[in-house]
Amino acid sequence: MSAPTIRDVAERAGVSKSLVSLVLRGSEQVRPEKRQAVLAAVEELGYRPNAAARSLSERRTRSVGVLLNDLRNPWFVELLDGLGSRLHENGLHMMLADGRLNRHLGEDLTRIFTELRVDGLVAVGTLPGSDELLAAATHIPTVVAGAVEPVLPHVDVVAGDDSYGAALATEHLVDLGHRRIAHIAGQGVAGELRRTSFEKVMHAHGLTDLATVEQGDHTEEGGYRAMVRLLTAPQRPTAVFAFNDIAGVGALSAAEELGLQVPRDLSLVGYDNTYLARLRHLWLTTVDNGSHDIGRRAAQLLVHRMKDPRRAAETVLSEPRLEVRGSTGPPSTE
Amino acid sequence: MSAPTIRDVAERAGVSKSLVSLVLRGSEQVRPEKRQAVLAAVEELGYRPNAAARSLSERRTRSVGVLLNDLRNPWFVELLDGLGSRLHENGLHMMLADGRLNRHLGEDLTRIFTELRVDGLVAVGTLPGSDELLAAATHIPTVVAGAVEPVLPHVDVVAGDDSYGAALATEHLVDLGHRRIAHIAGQGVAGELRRTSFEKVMHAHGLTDLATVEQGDHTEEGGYRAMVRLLTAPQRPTAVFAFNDIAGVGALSAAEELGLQVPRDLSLVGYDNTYLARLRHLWLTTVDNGSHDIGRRAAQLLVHRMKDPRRAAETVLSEPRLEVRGSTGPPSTE
DNA sequence: GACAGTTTATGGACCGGTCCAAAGAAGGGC
DNA sequence: GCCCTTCTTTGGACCGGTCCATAAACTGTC
Repeated sequence: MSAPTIRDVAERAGVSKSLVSLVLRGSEQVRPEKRQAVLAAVEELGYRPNAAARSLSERRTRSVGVLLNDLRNPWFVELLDGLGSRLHENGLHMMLADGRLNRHLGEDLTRIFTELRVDGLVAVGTLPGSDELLAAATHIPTVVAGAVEPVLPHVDVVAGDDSYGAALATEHLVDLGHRRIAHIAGQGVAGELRRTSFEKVMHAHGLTDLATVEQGDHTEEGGYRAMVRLLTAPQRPTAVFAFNDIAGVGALSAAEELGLQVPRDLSLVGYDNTYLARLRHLWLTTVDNGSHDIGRRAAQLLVHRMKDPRRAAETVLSEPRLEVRGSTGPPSTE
Repeated sequence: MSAPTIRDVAERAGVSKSLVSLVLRGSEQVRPEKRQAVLAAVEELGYRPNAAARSLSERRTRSVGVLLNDLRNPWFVELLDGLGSRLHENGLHMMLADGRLNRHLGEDLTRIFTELRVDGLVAVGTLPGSDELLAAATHIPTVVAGAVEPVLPHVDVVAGDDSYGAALATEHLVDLGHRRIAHIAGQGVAGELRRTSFEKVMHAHGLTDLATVEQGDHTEEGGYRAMVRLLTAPQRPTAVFAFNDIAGVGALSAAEELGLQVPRDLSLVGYDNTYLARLRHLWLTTVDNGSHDIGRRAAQLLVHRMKDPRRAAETVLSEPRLEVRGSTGPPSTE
């Protein structure tokens, strides 16, 4: 009744369980006819290896834990795609844990992965409660993807080059002829990098006095409010660079509600190139930070670190690319 | 060096490993001072149970596999939220496998779960390659959430009541005074249920001749094209009910591109109440099918089925709710 | 203080694999 | 036919828990 084990297969094939194990692990040291017998028995019994037993004995699980804090953010999903494909090439599984989905678990997401004895850990984005993560990272090979924040002795980091990306966006607006340009800033390290870079580029063009920064957050609402503040101020900007696409969409709503046409009266750039920006209705000019690529590289770094846990931590920046769509254009000449 | 085991804890606490096991599983049959000693040893050594060993011996994993085919669809994520919370209440874990993320794995998603010996399976939405699923469902307690399709002897189904939801949407438009109403249809069983219900309601109002159905799909592009066809036809509708929010957004773009104002010149209803519909910029009237609730119920059904695998399959429909926003209004009177 | 009854603690089998030392079979040379 | 080498195959220990039958330690009674 219960699932067949390796011993059942052995008995059926008339060999020892050790031989079955050898065949199943693809050993060359097995006479062909025995191999056939074993494979036939496996087929007939519908044998499936028991992962728990295997990993108990092998002392590894061939799986890596992926911690992220919001599956609702399409950016993460894109990254997961790249991550998963490269991990799979290395015979590894991905186990997802969403900080938000599992918030009812308290902070013990990493605890679960510890008990599961994952072979590696990938932290995607900026995580809350990273103390836990730090503790885990001392035992388990760990890579941080998509955030630059927790830098630890043996933890690699892969992220988009936020400074460069923000520069791309700002330069684009300046090139179009805009002078009075605002930035809707985000939080965290990424937010700061983008803001600083925006200010630096503006400064380099001698536009320091025309640069405004309005604090927003990662939400649509935040972008909306920031934009309302920007547009009701005495000197309104002719172009706005938003921290991310979501904030950008909020900003877009505000602009249209206040009667401005985009891009005629106002140019707008987002960040992340999520599918929001690709919606025909929004068609946002944005910065693509290559999430898929970031995911792949994170996987690669993790694989290396699993082979050699004590190597020096590496930081890789992925080069972003400007994606020009319909929300930017030259400033109106009137 | 390697992680402490239950025996290390036992030695440190001066008791047998069995006693440690008892304490860890919360037995009452342990003298308080011994319990303290064990807990102290656990703390000092930083002991963490080994999930593989435990499940090998217990012959269960306390985890359920969740199969879904597109994490990019925000609707699924909402459902996962409900699913996860209820599963957690029952001491169960969720292991996610995305059919699209893992397409490179071939069809063996369920195989992985079989090897992992998950205690249950939840299929979210309509899955490709459901042969595999069907096979697995004969061994493993299984529940289908969010789709009505694969009905099997011992598989429960939870879904939104698509007929009712579509009726809500259609009635809403009729109530507003619309007569010439179109539907952008989706694929699959859900698509058919919604379309049929739309037609039935139109018929009930004696509007059969004014009802149009245009085939779309689940994408923005499909919605866009369908809308273009609808609006360039000789008699354009004054209201459109789209299969889902994404198609609705595409339809919205088409309408605005053709110079129509929503809702003045055209009313539009979506389906799913995803965060797309909630974006201030789109502010789509839509049908909320209570994904969170569906997720919770799916978890509940699975828990029941795990207790009694042979009980008759149950089908639960969750009642949708109309969410009126800015994309619908009375038809223009001119 | 002996005995029965109840709590509490323990050793060892078991879950289903991997791995290794050693046994067995096959082949080659003389 | 015998010995040596190289391939194959095997039994048994082990991974780290759970669980159960039994042992040990208390309690209370007469």
